[in-house]
Amino acid sequence: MTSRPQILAAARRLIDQSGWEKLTVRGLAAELGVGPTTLYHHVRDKGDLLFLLIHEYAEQIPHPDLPGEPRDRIIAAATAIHDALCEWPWAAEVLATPGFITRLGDSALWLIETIVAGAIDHGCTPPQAVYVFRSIWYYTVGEILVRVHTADRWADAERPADGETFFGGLDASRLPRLAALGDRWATLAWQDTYPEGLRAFVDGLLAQSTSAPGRTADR
Amino acid sequence: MTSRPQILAAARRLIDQSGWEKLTVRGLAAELGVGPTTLYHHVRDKGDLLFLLIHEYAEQIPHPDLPGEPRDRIIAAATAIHDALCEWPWAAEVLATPGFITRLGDSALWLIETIVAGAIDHGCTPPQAVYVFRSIWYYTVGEILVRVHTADRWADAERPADGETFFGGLDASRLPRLAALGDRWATLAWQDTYPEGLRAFVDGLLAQSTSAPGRTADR
DNA sequence: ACCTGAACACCGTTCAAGT
DNA sequence: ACCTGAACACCGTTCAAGT
Repeated sequence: MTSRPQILAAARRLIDQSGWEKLTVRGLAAELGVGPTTLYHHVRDKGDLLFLLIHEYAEQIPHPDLPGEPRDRIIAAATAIHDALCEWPWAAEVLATPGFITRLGDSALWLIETIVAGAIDHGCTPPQAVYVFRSIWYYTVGEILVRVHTADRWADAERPADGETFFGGLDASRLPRLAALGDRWATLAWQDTYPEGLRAFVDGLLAQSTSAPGRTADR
Repeated sequence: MTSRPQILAAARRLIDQSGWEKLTVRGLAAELGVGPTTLYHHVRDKGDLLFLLIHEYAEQIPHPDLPGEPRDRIIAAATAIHDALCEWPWAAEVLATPGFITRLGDSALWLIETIVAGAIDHGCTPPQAVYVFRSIWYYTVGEILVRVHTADRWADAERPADGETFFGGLDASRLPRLAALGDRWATLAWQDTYPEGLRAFVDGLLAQSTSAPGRTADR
């Protein structure tokens, strides 16, 4: 009676309701009205369940319109990946596993293809293009994961109290710049600077790959 | 009889032996020869224990020699952070919490100070310098976390079998670049490109901050 | 103060037994 | 085939009771 699509749909429902940390095999079974052990006839284990969930989600990521410039195509594809992860940030935690990405479906791989193709069109060798993609991927995944953990802290009561200064009480003689920033740090660290950072990174990577072919051509 | 330093030392021992995933309150108590509940008289909870551990570790990170150029000082400090995290990668998972960094001790904050000061010396405004640090931090933390998860997979038997092609069986008409790369992807994705990526990113960030002051000055 | 065992409220997963 | 309850081997944490 219980089917894999049913299980996946129920899992999505539960995750959207109360976050992926709360998704448990037992809770999922209860949502479906079956015993916990029933699920193991349709899914290998919890890891497999998460993989199937991400696979499914990845296939429905919208394809962005691609600009003409290779550099801008890279940015558009990276932004699409980032946007998708923003909505399902827990997926980043699973996707951080290397090789995991490569097992996604065509629709998700198309975004990677776009970045790699953009780098090559800009003048990179294929190995350099892989390096460009990986670097962007690290930056993207890092930004998302810090974002996820922010949400964690918000749930806790541990976040700094209203008047608490971040760098207010620092030794200004040893750490002058941080002390001068004081609690402005908190405000600045809150801003979404992913798009600007991405542009800076892509420009830096493309300049590096094409300006010094001798140094990086063999990687 | 049980003291906090004893607990921390035992915890480090266990982590170095069998990884931080294996560190459990019960196991730590057993290592110390006391009941599990005893620890709660010396440490608030497990999260507090991890914080104390990282705080302690962060204080002993060696300070790198600083080059003259601001740009090179940023790279030296970021590399020191990266190297420290490489040896204790699980710390990255905890440090990914925003605001967590700011609660570290002076010795660890000095590395952040160095990056922020380097950016300012290069011509950034203080807010831009914070943005530069954060961007580098995302990249660094992302690289480390992917590294951590690699180790996870190695433990599992799920890593691709010997002859398994990464992108070998892809639809070459829809994903030509990836299909052309084939299993070379695996080899390329394995390489340590953090240093090159860092240089590209720093150069991109510094160029952006100083060339278009009007666009980013108010952030 | 410092430590304890027992207990609470959970996990993922296995396995022999049912229909 | 499909599903089940009971059980296994764990977690972090609380709390009343001991010395």
